[in-house]
Amino acid sequence: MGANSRIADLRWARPARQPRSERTRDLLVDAAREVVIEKGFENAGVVEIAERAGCSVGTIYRRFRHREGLMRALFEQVLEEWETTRIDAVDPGRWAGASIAEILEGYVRFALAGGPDSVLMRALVRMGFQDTELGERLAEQHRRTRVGVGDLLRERIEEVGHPRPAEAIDFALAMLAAVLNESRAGAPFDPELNSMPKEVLVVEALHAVGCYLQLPPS
Amino acid sequence: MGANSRIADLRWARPARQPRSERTRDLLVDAAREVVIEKGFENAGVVEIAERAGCSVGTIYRRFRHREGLMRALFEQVLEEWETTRIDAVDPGRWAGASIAEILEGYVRFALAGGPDSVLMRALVRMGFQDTELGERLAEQHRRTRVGVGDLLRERIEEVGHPRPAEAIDFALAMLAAVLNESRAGAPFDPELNSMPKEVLVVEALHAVGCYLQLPPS
DNA sequence: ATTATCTATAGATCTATAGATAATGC
DNA sequence: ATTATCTATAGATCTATAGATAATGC
Repeated sequence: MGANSRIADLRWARPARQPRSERTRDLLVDAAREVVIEKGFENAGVVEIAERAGCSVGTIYRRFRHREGLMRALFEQVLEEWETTRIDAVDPGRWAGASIAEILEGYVRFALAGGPDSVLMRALVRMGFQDTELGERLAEQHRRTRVGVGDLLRERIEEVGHPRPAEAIDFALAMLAAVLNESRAGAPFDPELNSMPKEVLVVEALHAVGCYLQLPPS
Repeated sequence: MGANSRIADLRWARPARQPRSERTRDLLVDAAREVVIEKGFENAGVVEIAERAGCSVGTIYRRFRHREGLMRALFEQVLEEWETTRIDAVDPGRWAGASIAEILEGYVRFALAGGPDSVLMRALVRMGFQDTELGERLAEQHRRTRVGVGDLLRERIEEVGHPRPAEAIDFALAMLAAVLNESRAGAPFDPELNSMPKEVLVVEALHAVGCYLQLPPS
């Protein structure tokens, strides 16, 4: 852990000097998570969060500079979970001997089933829309995920029949990510990908990417 | 225009009895549009909108039941522009003699260059996230656009080599829409599609969809 | 006479803080 | 003695309305 990440939240949170305040902090972030999932980012007020955490409003402001600091702590917590899972998922050992098609299938199935809770993900997107800095953080995590999977694919670049295989891998993964995002996004976006059976979505998306990359038929 | 669309905004707006109040209404919606583009949906307050329109806050509440009514009017205005363009774009006469590949290229190029202003589109998405009913309206318009283009393609279904051509057309268009949306979305989403050169995006997206549908090589 | 607009402000809502009280650790 | 927490409320902000004034049209 570098110096930058050690001081990253100084502007947002106040360091705890007693063990019980760390517990309070965790209770607050967990409560914030619940309320954000239930009512959305902008309707998650400090009063309700404090109630849910079993403490008072004043306590929030002892641990965090302002409401935004608490929200940011929640945001970071979710991104950390995502990052941990991501690192785990792209571990080369896990995919030893696997083909590009198998890796892509694993990626798609995990994104649709095992990824972060979709209501929470939606809330994060809303936070990202509201707060530019949070939006950049979220975009960066998307990018990291795509690059991580891309690295696995690039190690198997000889399977790709597309004339410019390196660029094709980037585009294919960006396209796949767009489809997966849209399929979980719902309401303000096109409902088609969301409403079709998951199994059909998996098969067709993989088929489309396989055609584009010109993978060998399995 | 059916009865439903005639009474659709009764809950939101008050009918004008004098010509000048129609003008006021238009000034207000235009001002709302400007402020929403500049500061986003949730930061567009009635005071600033009234100032921008050159009238008073009270006047807003004479023309609209509440702030949401004004926002809804703005929303409807943009969707009407979109719908007009859409109907125009999928006019079968316009595409007489065109192949699926040509139609898809026209669709992609228009979506990337000639579609609604991207800042405004972003604002609409935020409104849709906030207000479920607006979100449904936006999703419906996405759906309508996809189905409209799909109808053109279905008239040329014999060009599609995919074993289930009707389903394939739906999925291909949903995938294309996801890519196009994501490429204009920016910040909270993956930046890849947004940052790549537009021309590359067009070529690769069309190539991917062409492979998937198994269109005849041009 | 009716409709439209303006001015001024009430009312609601939410964040953040001040000041008092309780718990912790040297 | 210091840190943590609670209670109560100030302060800021925004929507919506009441009441007065101006413009329109029969």
